[in-house]
Amino acid sequence: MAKAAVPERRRDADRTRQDILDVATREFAERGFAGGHVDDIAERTRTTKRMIYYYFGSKEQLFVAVLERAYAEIREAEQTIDVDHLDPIAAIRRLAELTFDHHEAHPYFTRLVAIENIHRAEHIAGREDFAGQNSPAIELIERILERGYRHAAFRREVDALDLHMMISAFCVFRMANRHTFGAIFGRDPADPALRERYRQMLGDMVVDYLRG
Amino acid sequence: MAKAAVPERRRDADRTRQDILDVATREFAERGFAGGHVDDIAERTRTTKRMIYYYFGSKEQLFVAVLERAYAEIREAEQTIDVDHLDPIAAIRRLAELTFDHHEAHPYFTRLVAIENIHRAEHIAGREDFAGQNSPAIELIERILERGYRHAAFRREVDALDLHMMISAFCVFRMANRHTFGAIFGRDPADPALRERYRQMLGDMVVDYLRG
Amino acid sequence: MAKAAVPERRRDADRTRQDILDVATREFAERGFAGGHVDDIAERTRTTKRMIYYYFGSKEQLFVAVLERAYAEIREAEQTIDVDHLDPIAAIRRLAELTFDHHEAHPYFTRLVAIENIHRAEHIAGREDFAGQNSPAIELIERILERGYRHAAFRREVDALDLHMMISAFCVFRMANRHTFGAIFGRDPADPALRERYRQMLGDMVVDYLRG
Amino acid sequence: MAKAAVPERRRDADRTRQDILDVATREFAERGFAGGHVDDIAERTRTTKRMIYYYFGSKEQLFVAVLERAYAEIREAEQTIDVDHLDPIAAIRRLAELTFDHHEAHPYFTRLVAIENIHRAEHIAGREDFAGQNSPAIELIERILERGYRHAAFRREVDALDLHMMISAFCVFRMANRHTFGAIFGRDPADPALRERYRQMLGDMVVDYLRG
DNA sequence: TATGAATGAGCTTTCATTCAT
DNA sequence: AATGAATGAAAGCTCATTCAT
Repeated sequence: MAKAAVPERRRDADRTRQDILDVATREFAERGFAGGHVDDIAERTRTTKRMIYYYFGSKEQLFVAVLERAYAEIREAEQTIDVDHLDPIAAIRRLAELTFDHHEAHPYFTRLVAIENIHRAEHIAGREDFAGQNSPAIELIERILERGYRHAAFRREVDALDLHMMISAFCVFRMANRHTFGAIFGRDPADPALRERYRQMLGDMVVDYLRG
Repeated sequence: MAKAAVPERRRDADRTRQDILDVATREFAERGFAGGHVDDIAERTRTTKRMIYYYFGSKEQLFVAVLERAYAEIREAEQTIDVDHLDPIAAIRRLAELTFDHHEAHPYFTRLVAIENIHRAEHIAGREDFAGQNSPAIELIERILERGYRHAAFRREVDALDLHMMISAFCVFRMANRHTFGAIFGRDPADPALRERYRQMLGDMVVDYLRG
Repeated sequence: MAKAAVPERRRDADRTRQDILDVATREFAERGFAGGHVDDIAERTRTTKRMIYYYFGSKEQLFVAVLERAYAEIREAEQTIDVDHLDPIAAIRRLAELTFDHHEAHPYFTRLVAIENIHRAEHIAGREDFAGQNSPAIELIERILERGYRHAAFRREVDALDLHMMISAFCVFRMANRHTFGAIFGRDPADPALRERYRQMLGDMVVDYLRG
Repeated sequence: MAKAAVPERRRDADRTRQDILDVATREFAERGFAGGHVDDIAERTRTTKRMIYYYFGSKEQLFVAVLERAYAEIREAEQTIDVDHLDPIAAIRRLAELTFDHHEAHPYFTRLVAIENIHRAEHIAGREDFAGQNSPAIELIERILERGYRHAAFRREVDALDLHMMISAFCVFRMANRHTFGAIFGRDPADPALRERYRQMLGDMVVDYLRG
């Protein structure tokens, strides 16, 4: 029927896999690993629970697949960042803002990471597909720092990974801890109305720190 | 037999309650709310599962009690902070360091907060015993900022709660996200060997930002 | 303090007993023996659960006490019936109507009897305080029947107990089976609007039957 | 292996379902809804407790299924009644006797109805599969009454549903209240030795009433 | 006489998973 | 390659009751 190189069957299988992953991502991100139920995932899927086991083997492996895809999407996004044409100060601010924007745009990702940390990263530990020591983001920071020092724009000596951590901490906290912070202090840090304020704050914080 | 004002029984009851809370704190912090099992908690307690229900009513109420106590401990610790005798720059750095130390000293607390955020803070939302808009920490920051502006030590205008968030973000991330960060970048931010480095980094970040 | 012959204490005890019985009657009548909970009864009482055991020994003995009091009230009511001054036809109709009215006035009683029948009367079987072979009602019917035959008002020969059963069946069914009957046929036989109609129907049924 | 249109598996499933329903009918009829235990039902079944939940979802839904089947059996039996060839008096007497016989033959049904009434018919209320306003029995009575009035065999004007109630009341009471009646008056109305006497009595009661 | 604290046993239900084709 | 039916194990919770003074 179809003249596709990839057989119809296989395409259906892939679509089913993606469908399951979509639903599972949502479920795990909403309820955690233990709190998410295979039954619930199956229910919201076009297939049955049996297929989840057929495709993924176990709840745990499904969770790993969910994490894998989520991290892959991030890595892909990082690839497209280009700030090499900006001066160091503008570049680092821009990078911070992109990180900020990214966490805002992918709340499920932040939640999944929080959940995986509760599990002490047991699902991603040791897996090559998650390692990111040479990630584009880190390399980018390294290049920006290098240029910054060369041009005397930055005085503070800092490790690229540490700077990445500083930026991430701010972006992650804003999304991940919004609920308890909001409940306790009456201010939701992820409130869209405060978005610009915190985006600015992050950039200032990073630039001030680098200037030293 | 005993001439205590508080009856022996009641004292035992209190001890049992505390015992349960200790074990439950550990269990929930380790495994999350859904992942923690009442049976497991009971097993490590001197009492039985039945007693947990007798004292706390339900798994959920036990979890709330765990959160309540954890937050109460924090609040108590905050009460004792005294940095009013330091100059503004030293004071804010000291406060940041105390926050840093505190998160390091209470890893369960950070984990519980992460877990509660996965649950969108549903267990603490609306409860008076958790609200902390007028927390000592925030008031302290307000006082430090005020002095800093008066003495022209700080140029950057910032809201006390926002500054608290900035400090918390750094301290929380380091503990809460250590596992995924470590798995991906090969560096555990909570590694004791890096403690001083990050403690310093936090202080610098805050001071630089406030100087503007 | 009190100059009562019955000591204050005892009076309080009696009041507590009655209080418990009131609540238990309601609970058991509403939910059945297994469906009724000692905890629920205790909660609606001015005393505690412990007192229920103190006074009644067990849930089962409490249920027996509830039945005992309910039957005692009925027997007392029967004592006051006086239809000997009426002619046989009027007398038997009056008796039927009184039975009808009585069931209407004591819905809990009818429910408790239904519940006790589910339990095959195990709680009242063999207990003297429930036996009613020489009950006023039966003796009354016997006297009415006797007069009826003597005056040739009744032709149909019938046993007093059988007639009592016929009357009871109608009165009990109307109350006890109102819910399923209503759900299935769309007419609640205990609907107050139909009260007169069924009261009349019962009398007619009995009188017609006795006339033969 | 088998060439059956209905797969072997499915046939087994149906048998298991029926098996569970049989046992559950017995259990609930004997002990009521709250008094009946899922564990006990499972024990007397060829399957496990887990299967009960697989097939029926919950204890309550199992109870509803039990009621459903019990009522379906009754309705089926009613379909087969044919008294249109008898003269009105004989017909109504025959119908009363069939109702009488039916209650005698299905003691569990009567008990289940009593139990459902304790629960205020909450399990059947509003469910279409239980509604019987146009039941064969009622229509049959309507036809008999019509013929009776036409042939001047009946003088008493009566609604078909009311007459059905009168008949049911007698038949139901005899079975449902046999235990308390027996315990109190020393005569079990469902004693087989009294069967003919009460069967006759019912017919007489109905006929006399209709004659007026 | 009176009672607050405690509890063993068992309840209904749910979970991830595998069987059998 | 794909799947409907089945399930063991354990989960959270509740019950009537007794302990200990």
